[in-house]
This record gives sequence, structure tokens and C-alpha cells, in this order.
Amino acid sequence: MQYNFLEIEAKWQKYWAEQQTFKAETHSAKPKFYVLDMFPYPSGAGLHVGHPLGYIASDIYARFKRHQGYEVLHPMGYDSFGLPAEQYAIQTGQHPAVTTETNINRYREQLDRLGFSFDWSREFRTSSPSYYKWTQWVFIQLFESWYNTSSDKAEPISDLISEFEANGNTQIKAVADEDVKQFKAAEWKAMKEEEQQAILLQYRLAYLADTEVNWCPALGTVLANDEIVNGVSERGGHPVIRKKMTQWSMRITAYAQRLLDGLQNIDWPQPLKDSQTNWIGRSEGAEVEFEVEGHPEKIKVFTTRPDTLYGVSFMTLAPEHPWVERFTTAEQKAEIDAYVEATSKRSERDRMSDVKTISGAFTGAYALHPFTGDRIPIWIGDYVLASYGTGAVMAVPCGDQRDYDFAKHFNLPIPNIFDGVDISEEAFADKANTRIAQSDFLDGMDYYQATKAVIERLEAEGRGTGKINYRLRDAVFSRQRYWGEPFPVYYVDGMPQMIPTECLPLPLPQVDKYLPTEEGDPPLGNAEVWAWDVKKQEVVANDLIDGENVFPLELNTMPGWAGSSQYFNRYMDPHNEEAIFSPEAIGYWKGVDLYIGGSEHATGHLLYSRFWQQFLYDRGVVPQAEYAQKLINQGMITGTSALVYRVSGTDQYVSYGLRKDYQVEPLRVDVNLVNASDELDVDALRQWQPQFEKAEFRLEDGKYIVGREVEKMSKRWFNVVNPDAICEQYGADSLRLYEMFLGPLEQSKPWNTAGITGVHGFLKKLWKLYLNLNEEEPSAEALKSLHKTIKKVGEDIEQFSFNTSVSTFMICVNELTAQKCSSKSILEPLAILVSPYAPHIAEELWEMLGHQGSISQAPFPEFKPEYLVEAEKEYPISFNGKMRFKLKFPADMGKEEIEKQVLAHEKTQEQMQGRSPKKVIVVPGKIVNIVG
RNA sequence: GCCUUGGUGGCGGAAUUGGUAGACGCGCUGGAUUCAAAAUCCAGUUCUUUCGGGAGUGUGGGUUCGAUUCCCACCCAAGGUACCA
Repeated sequence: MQYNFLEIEAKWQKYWAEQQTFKAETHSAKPKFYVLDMFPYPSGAGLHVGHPLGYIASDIYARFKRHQGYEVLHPMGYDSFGLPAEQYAIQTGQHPAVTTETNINRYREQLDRLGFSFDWSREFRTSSPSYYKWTQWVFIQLFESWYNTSSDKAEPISDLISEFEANGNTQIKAVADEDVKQFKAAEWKAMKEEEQQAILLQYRLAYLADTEVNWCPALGTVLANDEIVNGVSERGGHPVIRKKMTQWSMRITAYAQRLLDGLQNIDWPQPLKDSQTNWIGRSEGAEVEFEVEGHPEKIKVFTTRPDTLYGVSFMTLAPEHPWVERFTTAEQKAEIDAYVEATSKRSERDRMSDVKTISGAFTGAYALHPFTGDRIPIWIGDYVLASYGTGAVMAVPCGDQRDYDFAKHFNLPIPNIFDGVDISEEAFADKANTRIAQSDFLDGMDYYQATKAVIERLEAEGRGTGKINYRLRDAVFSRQRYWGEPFPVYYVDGMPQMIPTECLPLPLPQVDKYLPTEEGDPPLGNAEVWAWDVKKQEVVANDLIDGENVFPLELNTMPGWAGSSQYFNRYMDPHNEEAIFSPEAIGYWKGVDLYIGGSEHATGHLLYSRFWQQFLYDRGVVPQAEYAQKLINQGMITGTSALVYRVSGTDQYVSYGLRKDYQVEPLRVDVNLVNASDELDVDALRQWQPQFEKAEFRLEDGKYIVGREVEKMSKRWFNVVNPDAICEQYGADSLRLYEMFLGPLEQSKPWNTAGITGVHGFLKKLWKLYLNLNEEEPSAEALKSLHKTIKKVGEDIEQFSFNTSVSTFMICVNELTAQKCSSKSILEPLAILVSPYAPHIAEELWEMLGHQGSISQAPFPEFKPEYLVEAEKEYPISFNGKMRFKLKFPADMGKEEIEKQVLAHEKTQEQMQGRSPKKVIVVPGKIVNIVG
């Protein structure tokens, strides 16, 4: 009987689907385990072999946990709102929902072929109204909340209103807009409703504000900072400019410290934690106020070096700083105007990449030193960014290299306030070795002492305060797109109002065109039925808008990360229509125990979703502040491109080894035309593309050998390998094993289809072992092979070292084959061990062993150390640390006896060549080392 | 520049707390089987060698009886981040 993988795999996939083998029960007496994959965006290109890597790993873990007796939740769904479907809609007029549906079906087919143990009954898509109902619901919760700094958590906005009514806002400690005005209770009560709403908006966690945004004209939308790479849009590479717009934002900055602190409690990869830490960018220092000569305004600066306050010799404002025009003197106006104009023309990218050019201009104004009263010239310079800190810097050239370079360039003074340090060549920025001088009351202090002293005095004199600054900005939450979640928002006199939660979901309206309107409104501006009737509580036609009962709805939609920020909780109770999830469901599943996905989401999805979770935790919706205890980043699988070498200007192609003798240009060809020995199928190439039809080949040893290059798997390099083709030729079990066998999960590694014959051959050998099953007592050898494997594989899975378990299986099967083992008592546990990795063949073998039903719940075999005990140990005998030969001794032989026998051995004499050993080290059970 | 991760045969990669470097697989070489091919099976495969051995885990030092593993300095690659005050 042959190993017919196609038949076996189809059979069991059908069985699992029909029996709902992997359906997770929320009301289970078993302990729970939640294994989650980052859900995919279903692109039109389908899956290539790189995509399932993480899914295979998580599936192995999920299946392993089922064998261990856990109730396992292992769901899958689709992040199905997104740009590509919308772009396609713009080009073709086809509704994005249609494209998305087609792509999802293709994904599902491909996923099904790989034999994953997903509970498909829980599947959802972020673009279905039944799902985004709850995305809209969370948005409303954020709108209805503010951040209380005193209790350090989000609280209902109704509490804030009560506080305003009782005491005004002077006592309140909250995270809010910078420019909130102070008022008393009586003043609050006297305000018009509209005015009150405007103030509340300054406190809400989801708020509307005029913000300077990254506007991408080509995409017609706003982008978040992390959607911009090197100054151009991540998708499409279009230029991005700064622009002021009224936008929804999320007050994620309120959670900066908690997002930072939370990292210590979760088992996530260090590089990922580092990039979140970096992104949040906490820095400790002081905010200092400088008076300006002849002006009522005081310039606030943030500094991390308050200890160097006496070293300030000038001040630099960002050219975009709002007060630049105000401070500039008549004489300097022309120069400043020209500089501001020039800076505004430079793109962010320009300013970023050009670090050598030093530029700036003097405003003619002077600030006054808070302690000495010295006059400090105010400059502007494009090295200061308006978006960081206060957009102003107190320049200390002796202690900061950029300030130093600026001072040198413009001949500004560089006072030295460090004891015993030479600053004639460069600034001195070493905090640890700082000793302050020429600084009045700070002289002789180190960095810590001086910083403390300065902050104390600033606070005492009311000229500044200690401050912690974060790089993290509030997240812009509006997108000028069609294919996203609509905001559950309508506008009364320009003030946003929430649609009642019982009326959700607010579904996306139909539009004729997916482009912005002629007036420049977002695509939803094309909808004709997009107004809210507060009486009827339903969406009605726009021409009914009367400003009394019918109001316009929001035209923006939510960004890509909205739908993925709480999906992991929704899987716990995905079809609940009454609540985002039931208390029982969240109470049982609690959170994700293992989350596997790519590291590219480090500062996007993985930061925003932690923010939403913290918020929902504050509001009592979820029981844990962090939703994923452990996270693993799977590495990328790269492609191995194949190159042919065309002799310039001809139709001749020379083999790899001959290319040096000619002037050639390398061309990439389809990797599927090349075999395991790098030989090209030249006839297939001639048919592949017309340009090769008349090609002539210069061979070496009768073969055409291709060159190889490892690079990202991509259609344009012709190195994409489709998992469907692999399943067809070798089967899903072979593919699963091979993906794991390639190397450690977290590392990136190149794909080369050739190697798959190794694991495929292993499965065939495994199959053969089960063809003549018997009930005989197993040999000691066979028991040893089995228990060695149980031990190693169990340890490997817990450590996510899947590559080494595949090797272990191979060794075990090689040994059992050599032993001619057909004993059921060995092969039955072996089938369970293999089952998480190669589930189809394992099910079939389980059936051959005489079982009915699925292997998936069979208990994981127990390791018994007594089978590994050996009577003899083969000792490596090394000389000066180098192993030279081996000797066998009884396992219980003592140190002295071993030493005696080794020294007496003729091979030892040979090695020593008459020298006498200086020292002999015997580690029982390990090694013998002779020094001499 | 800074942070992080990594560097072992022709290739992917193994190597418990420091204790036999190169497991396992690909590829390659030779052989068996076959009309032939595929498939399968057997033997060999780090380099070097005067066939005794010798060298060897990015480079150079150090600790140790013993280092791929620990320490110091450096080089290279990948990922993240950046006029961040």
C-alpha cells in the first residue's frame, strides 16, 4: 500500500470540517488555551509559501495543547478593509466588497488545503457590519471617556461633567488639549450647550481637532506617522505634505507611560519591545520658561539637560513656531521670511536626509535667562521640529553637538560650563562624567545633583517645572477613504454627536464613485443617502437635511488599524449581537496565550491594540490590561531567485560557470524551471516567455546551470512559490514539515523547493513502518528510540523549536526502520507525536492502528526516563581538550577506576609519546581530559 | 550614529548548566536495482595531509583542564530608529 497523500489529505480535511473537530467550547471543564495568528489582509495575489509559516507553527502548538488536554481556541478571520480593494474599485467600478469576497474565498481554499485546526465557526471579517458594529461601539466608548490623571485611568465623561458642574475644571487633573481654558462651576453652567461640547471635546479620548496631518495628495488621504516610510507613503511611495485639517484623533498619549510599563509584564520579543519603547520615546527633563525682551509671551522649552542651564548661549525655534513672526524685528524680517519660506519648501525627507547642511536665521529678538537675566539671541533653524517638545530649544553648544555645530557655523559664543573638559573640537555630552562649573549655585555638582537643584529652583520661582516628554503623538483616526468603518457620528451645528449604540451598526452607504467629490470631500460625500434622522433613528436621504431632525453624517472613515485593535477579544464570542462579547466568554478565555505574527506590526497594530485593551480594561470591559501574554515573531521566508546570463546583444545564454568569459547581463527566470541541482530546463524556458523562444544555450557538462540570489519573494523576481503546487506534488503534510524544518521559526531563511524531498521521503518511511503492525512486545532499543523522541519533541514544542523536532522524528524513524519495528505499542504513541506536525498522515495511521475518530484529542505520550538508562557509557578521551578516541566503560564505574584504565590504554601511551600527564580530569558520565 | 538580532561545510541548519563541532536534510561522489528513467536501497562527503596526523565555528585577545557556548575589543549582515532638544 502506497502513501497516497492526496487521497488521505482530502479525506481528513473533509472529516474535520464535517465533524467540526476543532470547534472550541466556551463552557468547558478543561483548562483553556488561546492560540492566535495575526489575521491576514486577503490580497488578490493569494498566498505564497512564506505566508503560512506562522500559521503552521501556531497550528502545531494548538494541536499539541489539545493533546495535552486543553480546550483550545484557535480562530481565523480576515482584516478585510483596506486600500488595494478600494484602488481596484476606483479603476474598475467594482464594489470593494465583491473583490474582497473573491479574495477571501481564494484564501480560504488555500488555507483549507494546509490542514489547519482552525475553528472556522468563529470566522469574521472586519468589513462585515455585524463585526464593525463593535468597532463603532468601541469608538463611542472612547468618545464618552476622558483620562483622569489622578486615578490614572479612563473614566466616563458623565463624571467629568458632574465635576465641572460642582467645581469647574480648576481642580481636575486630566490629559487634555494644551489650550483648555480654566473656568469655575458657575461659568460652566452659564455656557451655551455648544460651548460646553467644545470644551468636552478637549478632554474626550476620541476627539475632533484641527491637527497638522500628513496629507498624501496622490492617495487623497491622511496617513499616520507609521504609514510613512522615508517621507513617502508606505503604500505606493507617494509624496506626503503637512496640512491642517479637522480630524478625529485618539488620545493615545494619555497611555504613554502605561504602554511603556506594560511591556515589562509580557513575554514579547526584545526587539519588538525595544521598537515600542523607542516609538513612545520617553525622555525626562524640565520645561523652562524664558521671558522675551519687549514681549509679553514666554517661550517654553523642553530640555533633558536642565543641569546645563548656565551654558545657554542662544535659543532656536522651529521655523514653523507660531511666534516667529511676532518676535522678528523689522531689520531681520526679510531674512527670516526668506528662511521660513525656504524651509517650507523643503520636504520632511529633505530635512531628514540632509544632516550636514547647517542653516538658520536670527530673529533680532532676545530672550532673558531665567536665573541670570542675560540676553539670549533667538534664532530659528530647521533642525528644530515643531512637532517635538515645544518646538523650541535652549541651545547649550558646549553640551549638545547640534547646538555646537550651529554655534560654530554662525559664530555664536560657546561658553564652557564643564569642569576639566576640552570643548575646542566638539561638544561634551557625557552625562555620567559631568561636573558643572561656571554655573553659580551648581558649581561642582554632577548631572543628577545639578538637574535636581535646577528643577527645584525653577519650580520655586515659577519659571519652569520638571517634566517627562514623550515622542508618541496622538493618533489621527480619520481617513478620506470609502472602504473603511463609517464613524457613528452626525453633526449638529458643527458639533459631533454619537448615534445611539442600539442603532449600530451604521453601514457603509452606496456610492457611484469611490473618488473624492469635486468639492474635495471624502468619497462618502458621493453618497445620496447619508444623513441621520434623530426622530426616526435611521439613515435618510441627504436632501432631507433640515438642521432640526435630520443632520449630515461624518464623511471620513476609520483607519486600517481600527478593525484589528480588538478582534482578538471578539473571537471569544464572535456572533454575539447584544454585546461585544459575553462576560462568560471573556471570563473563560480571558486573553491570548500565544500570539504569532510578523514584526512589521511592531509600532502599528501591536501598539494601538494594546492602547484599546488598556482603555477597555479601565472601563471594566476586559479583565486584563494586556491581551497577549506571549508573542512570537515568525521570520520571513525569502525567495531564491534563479538567474540566466545573456551574452550582451545576442540571443545566447551561457551557463553559470562560463559567465566570466563573456560580457553578460543576468536575467531572472521562473524558479519553477530549475531542478534541485540548479539545472535549467531549457525547453521549458523557451516556452515560458517569447523572448527566450529562439534562445541558444552554452552548456557546461551538458547542463545549463543557473546562478542563485536570495531576495524577497516577489512576482517581479519570478521566485514566488505557490503552496497549492507543493500540496499537489508532495502534500500538505510535507509542506508543513518542510516549512518547520527550514530553520528556527524567528529567523528569516531562504526557500528552496528542492529540499522538500527530504521530509517527503521521511513521511514515506514513516508510512512503511505501519504496514505490518503487530502486537509484539517492543524491544528495549525501540522503547529507547521512542522515549528519546517523546522527551525531545515535548521540550522542542514548548520552546517553539520546531525545526529540531522534525530532525528528531527523522532519527526516530530511521532507527525504527533499522530495527524492523512494527510493534503497535511503539507506533501508536509515535503517531500522536507526529500528529501536530503532519496531522493528515497521523489521522490515517491512527485509523490503521484500529482507532475510530480523530487522533486530535489523544493524550500526548508520557516520557519514561527508565527506558533511556544505559549500562555502558562511551567516553570521549581528549588530550588538552581535543577528542582523540573513545572508550567504553560501565556507566557506574568510578572516577579512579576510569582514570586508571584510560592511562593504561595503549592509545593513551601513543598520544603521550612518553610524556607523563600533568593532570587528568574525569567527569563521570561525560568526558575524560588528559593534560600534558 | 544609536538600539536589537545574527555570523558554524557547497546549501538550510544541529550541538542540555562550558564537556565527542558539523546531528538531520538538500546537493555532490561511487555502487545496487532497471532496457532506460523515476522511485528505492547501500557506502562516502568540514578543510588539509607525506595517510601518522594537523587545522577548524566572522577577526584578535582573555578566563578555563576544556570555549560555537563566558568576558573584552573589533569586522560584517539583517531589522528597527533618528537633526528627539
